[in-house]
Amino acid sequence: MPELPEVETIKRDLGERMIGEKISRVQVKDFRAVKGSSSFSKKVSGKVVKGIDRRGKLLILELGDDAYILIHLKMTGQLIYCHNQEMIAGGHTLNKEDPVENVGGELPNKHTRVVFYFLSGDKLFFNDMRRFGYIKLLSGKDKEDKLKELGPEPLIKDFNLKTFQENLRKRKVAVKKALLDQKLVAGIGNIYADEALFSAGIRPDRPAEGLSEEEIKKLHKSIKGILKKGVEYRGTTFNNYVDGQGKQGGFSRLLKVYGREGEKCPNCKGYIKKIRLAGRGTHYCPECQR
DNA sequence: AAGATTGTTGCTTA
DNA sequence: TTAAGCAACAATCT
Repeated sequence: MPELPEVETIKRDLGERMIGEKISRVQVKDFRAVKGSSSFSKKVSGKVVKGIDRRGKLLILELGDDAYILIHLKMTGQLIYCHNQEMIAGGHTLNKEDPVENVGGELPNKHTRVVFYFLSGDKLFFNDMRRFGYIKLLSGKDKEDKLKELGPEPLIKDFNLKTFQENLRKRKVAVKKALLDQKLVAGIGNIYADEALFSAGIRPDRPAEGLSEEEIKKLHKSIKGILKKGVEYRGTTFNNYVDGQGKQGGFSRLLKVYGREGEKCPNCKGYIKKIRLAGRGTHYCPECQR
């Protein structure tokens, strides 16, 4: 599930390789993957990728002429860039047991929804098993309007402690649910929400409004720390995520609670418990999260 | 073989 | 009026 660190990793991978490339054509294999797109290929063909950006979990390709492509990977989306003569790798569903190197498979595969062809012969594959993700072409203004719906970016100054505190104070919902709300902070999903709360020592089901000033401060710091580490390790591969080269993320083995139901807590004598909260699988240690 | 998996939206309910 | 709650969506795995 691509969250901020995964999307950031993809952004960096693609940025290095794709900026300056001219799109020659786009093959839309599944029309549902491209929102409002009868003439998507026509509109973007001939344009050069001028820049690539990320906001929350959204990826933004800048094409010039006031044209921007927004990409949301949702649950199972993948973006894999292949150089002209490069061996095609990546793109299949991973098992936990798979060694990191064991990522292979031909592209396109049966989950490939869109293929961008570049003048250089390079290709960009958009794969999405569950078909939740989307690609959308927008004007600069429409793009800005869309981005305005998102809360602050947690890894830059944007993420103000005071505002964070004020927003949490206003909410009666469980703190985990608040963290998943993209208007509060952009980019946190189920995995990093659980990890940040563990790091802060706060139970996920605590009402947000009931957190002390000190706890909020700690949570604020934990969010930044966990996300930063996630980026550092190139994201978490749990099910489907792969980076821009089709490789798994390295943060998976550093997860302390997510997916570790029944295992011993890394901090204390407790055991990791799993509950259902805000409709999501939620992992925490009942001993050291209070 | 039903239930779990999750990000976001849009509808309903309070 | 605003917020909170929840179904819906999609395909695959256990």
